[in-house]
Amino acid sequence: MGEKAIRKDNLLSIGETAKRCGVAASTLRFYESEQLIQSTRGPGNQRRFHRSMLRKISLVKVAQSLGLSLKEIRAALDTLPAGRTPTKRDWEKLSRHWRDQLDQRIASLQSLREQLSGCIGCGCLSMKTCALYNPADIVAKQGVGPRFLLGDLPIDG
Amino acid sequence: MGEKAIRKDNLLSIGETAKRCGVAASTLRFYESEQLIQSTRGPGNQRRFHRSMLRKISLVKVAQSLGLSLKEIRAALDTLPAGRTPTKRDWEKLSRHWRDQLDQRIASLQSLREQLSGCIGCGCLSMKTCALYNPADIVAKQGVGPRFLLGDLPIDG
DNA sequence: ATAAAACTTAAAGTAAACTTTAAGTCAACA
DNA sequence: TGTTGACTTAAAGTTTACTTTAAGTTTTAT
Repeated sequence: MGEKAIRKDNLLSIGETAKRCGVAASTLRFYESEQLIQSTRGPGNQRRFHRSMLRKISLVKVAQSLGLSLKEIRAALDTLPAGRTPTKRDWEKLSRHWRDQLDQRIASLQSLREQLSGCIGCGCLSMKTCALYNPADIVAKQGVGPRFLLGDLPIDG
Repeated sequence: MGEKAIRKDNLLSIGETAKRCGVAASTLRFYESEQLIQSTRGPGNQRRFHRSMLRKISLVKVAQSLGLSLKEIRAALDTLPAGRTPTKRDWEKLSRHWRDQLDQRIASLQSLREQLSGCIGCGCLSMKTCALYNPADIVAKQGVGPRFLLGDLPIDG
């Protein structure tokens, strides 16, 4: 009765979808306008999201937490088949790709952590051994800044 | 001769500072307006950055790469002593704090990586075992979304 | 039948982190 | 001594990722 569940046709209203994904309805409208997700329309022109959109929305959030922009995420999602609901293999390909990016990201954060750790112990005030201090000074001759130190996360293409 | 170095008084122009730090001069002006860094003025009202600002700017970039907002970074930098150039101990305290945040961040990315890895192998299409797919569905009863899955990085206070 | 809750649209607003522009001043070098 | 490049300011513009508003329609519940 009071239970608004997925209808027999696997379609959800925008409100239900939003609740289940933990995002605002306005966010879903925005995502749709940005071509990240799709919907059909029900009676009275109301949006209906297929159950499989829940996963797509989750993946958007996952990818965002990796530091990807919506544009990049859309590009990735666009590699999914257009006509049909994505298969296991489709998702696997995406997951694997993002897992690899995640690995890179973790690695660069770990190297940053080591710099920071080293810095804590080092004779920073000597301005000779400290990795955090010196790149700017040392690398000035080559015209490269602390991006070098920060690992240059290749997020923005 | 053509060598524009740090003057005997350890002060650099905004252009030199920008070059050595790998940021735009406009960024430094912006940072100063946001109280992240400080400068004195030289002849003709031009900014002069003390050599020790190089490190502060580097740290801003480090902290940004941890996902901290400029507001949070300013709060952290504000714990540094006002009158004097920060000592080794001052920097140590900040570094240690950020290293700890970095550890948390790495840990949450690693758990995300495991979810993603698990997802690749799991019978996702069954919609019963997949961690990426299900949170939204399962947790709907409790009113919690995929934030749960994503590890809820405690970045924004 | 009616009232509340949920939905629709387009357009404007917001916040963060900068960059760009415009108009002018100053410094460094040949 | 001139002129080029580096600097100054305030204000407006940009991008991303949304949210809010306004005005109206539809669905759901009583």
